[in-house]
Amino acid sequence: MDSVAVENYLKSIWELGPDDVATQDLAQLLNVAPASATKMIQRLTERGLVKHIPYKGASLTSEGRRRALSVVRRHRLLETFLSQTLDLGREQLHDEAENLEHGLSTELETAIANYLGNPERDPHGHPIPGPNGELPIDDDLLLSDCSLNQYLVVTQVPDRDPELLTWLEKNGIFPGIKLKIVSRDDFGGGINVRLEDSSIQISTSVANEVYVKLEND
Amino acid sequence: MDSVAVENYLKSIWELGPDDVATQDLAQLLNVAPASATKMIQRLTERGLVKHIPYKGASLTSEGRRRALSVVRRHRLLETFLSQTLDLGREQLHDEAENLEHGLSTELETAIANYLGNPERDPHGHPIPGPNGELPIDDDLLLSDCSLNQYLVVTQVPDRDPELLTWLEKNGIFPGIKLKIVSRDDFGGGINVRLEDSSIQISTSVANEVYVKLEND
DNA sequence: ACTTTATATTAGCTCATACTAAATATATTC
DNA sequence: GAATATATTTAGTATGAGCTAATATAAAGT
Repeated sequence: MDSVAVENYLKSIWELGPDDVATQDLAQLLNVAPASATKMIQRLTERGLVKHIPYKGASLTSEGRRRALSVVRRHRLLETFLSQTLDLGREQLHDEAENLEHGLSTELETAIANYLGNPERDPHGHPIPGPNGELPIDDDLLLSDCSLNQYLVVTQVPDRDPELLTWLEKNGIFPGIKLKIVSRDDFGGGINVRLEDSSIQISTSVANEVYVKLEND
Repeated sequence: MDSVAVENYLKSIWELGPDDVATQDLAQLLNVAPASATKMIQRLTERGLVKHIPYKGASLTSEGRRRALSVVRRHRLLETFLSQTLDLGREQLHDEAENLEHGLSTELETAIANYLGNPERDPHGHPIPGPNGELPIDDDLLLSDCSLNQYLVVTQVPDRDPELLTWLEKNGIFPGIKLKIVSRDDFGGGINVRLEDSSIQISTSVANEVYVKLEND
């Protein structure tokens, strides 16, 4: 079985992928020194889980990807399970799932998935990979890419940053909410969005982490 | 924060305690070589969590005990939570809780305890320590110590061995069940027990792991 | 094309946790 | 009370994962 460290590296490489993941980005995401990340990338390459072109970047092999998605599945199932049973705030879920995901056995994973009715998305709207690492097709659109005045529904919000998530929540942005972009501030200034009962401005960096779909799908 | 290994050693010393825990017993419970246990006992002594008299045995300091009971609390809350939400068989609970207990944050521990209504016992009947390591008084009696023909109620069954637990379950022995001892086979042969609708024989070693109370308490 | 800057890697060290084999204590038995 | 058996500890080694400092490579700027 993969160690906690290995699971975290695989998951992070997947999150930063699909290819040429920079050592520095990986190190930063995991809060380790770049040298440590290089070391681990080499160990994982040795084990056939990662392909590494020195000075260029790292990416997952298909086995590495399978294992990374297994971690992601456990993470997202746990978020969904905790959200449904304990009803924690959406912003607390990520960290708790992060801690528990490594200790979830296959049997318990299955029991939870069944209990939840094999959901396709977690409470942030992120797709939950299947038991063998099949990722449901995800054709959601980046909010920041959408045209003006289209009728949109939020499908995914980011999960890592509790502050940001709390802010989004407070401003009425979470999966299921309807909105449209009414205007764009030029030069990266963000977008102005109309919700049901309010209007807000969303910075480009945030709009780059929110996904939507067209309302009539 | 204590490592997974440290948490497991503390919990195991507590389980084998309260005093003069033998290196060998500890090593066996944790599936490590005796030398490894000695080494860890020394590290824990260094850290003030264990008191060690070489060649005699190890025991927990009060701080060590506090931390051990914190692990036990998390373990038993998890068993209760999983049992209640997913309704797993009583015999699956232990191993799953074992894996998850180390990743449970204080906040989630509290959320689970509240959700469950701060239960005093887990599904095996074991008392759940309080958030600061207070152990509820446990005046249950060992089944093997009880006199003949008393009306008894099972309060605790062992949790480690799924086989044994399945056997007990199948023979109708689990917390809440009423029974009485009708006779004793001499020379360690076990006891003969009358349940509501059946009679069974229980070996001394098993009867040493089952706790009961008098029916009219 | 050369120099500077940024990013990656290597080298060398540390710590936690495990192991085996050898040495030493303690306990048991004759 | 000596001899044997059992339990414990010490010594020495390995591995995973981290760190800092030094070096190598790639990218960017003049």
